[in-house]
Amino acid sequence: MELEVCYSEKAELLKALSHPLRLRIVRGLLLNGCRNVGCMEANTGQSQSCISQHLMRLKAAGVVRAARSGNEVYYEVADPAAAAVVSALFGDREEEYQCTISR
Amino acid sequence: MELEVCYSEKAELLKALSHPLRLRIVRGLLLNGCRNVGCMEANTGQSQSCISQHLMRLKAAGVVRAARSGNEVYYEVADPAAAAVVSALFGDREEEYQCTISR
DNA sequence: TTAGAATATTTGAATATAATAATATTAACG
DNA sequence: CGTTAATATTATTATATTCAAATATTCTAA
Repeated sequence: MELEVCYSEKAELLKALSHPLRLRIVRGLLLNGCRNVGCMEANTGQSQSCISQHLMRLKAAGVVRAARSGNEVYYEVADPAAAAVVSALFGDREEEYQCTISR
Repeated sequence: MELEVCYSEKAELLKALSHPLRLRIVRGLLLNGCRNVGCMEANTGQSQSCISQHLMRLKAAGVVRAARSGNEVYYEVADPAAAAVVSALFGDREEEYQCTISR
């Protein structure tokens, strides 16, 4: 794989994570399983629309994956690299993460 | 420290790193000590102005620090968290990094 | 002191991002 | 069916980012 492509891909991942709310959402998914929009809304005080838009951004980047269950949609972290970055950034141990992703 | 502030600060760091060229520059500093603009220019094929602008962005974010030596300016990574993120992202071992930063 | 090398800054145009508000979808339930 | 809850989408506006080109700065050396 080309060098440039490699840097572009990783930069894309960082870009997806480089917003306070998105970072908080992703860490929330990893740490305490706050998994649907309503929960995130309550936790962060941000609007439904705003959160949903950021979730779409994360989904487009492959950071996150969605599964609908009836009325609600549950999200989970889909990219191990994203978990690794968050872990490095916050000094969390990855073992603490309640992850559905394969490591 | 407040939660929001914390996420904002970390998101700022990720944002500073979330560009292919900046990521490449920072990893270059960590891995092989390509430390002045001329060297980066040669390595990446980007223009002097472009590289310099990105270096200023990295410096403003505290990722990088500069020291002039005569005609040239040498850069080094100043933020251990940035090194940790790059290491997590590329799967590098941090011990391989030729760092001037304290760990 | 002037010229050249290395780097920084400024400006402008194109594009991307972000928040809000309004509207649409989807599913459960009476 | 009609309503409500949960989430997604769209449109708008404001702001930020990016690159390229031109210009400025800083140092060295002749």
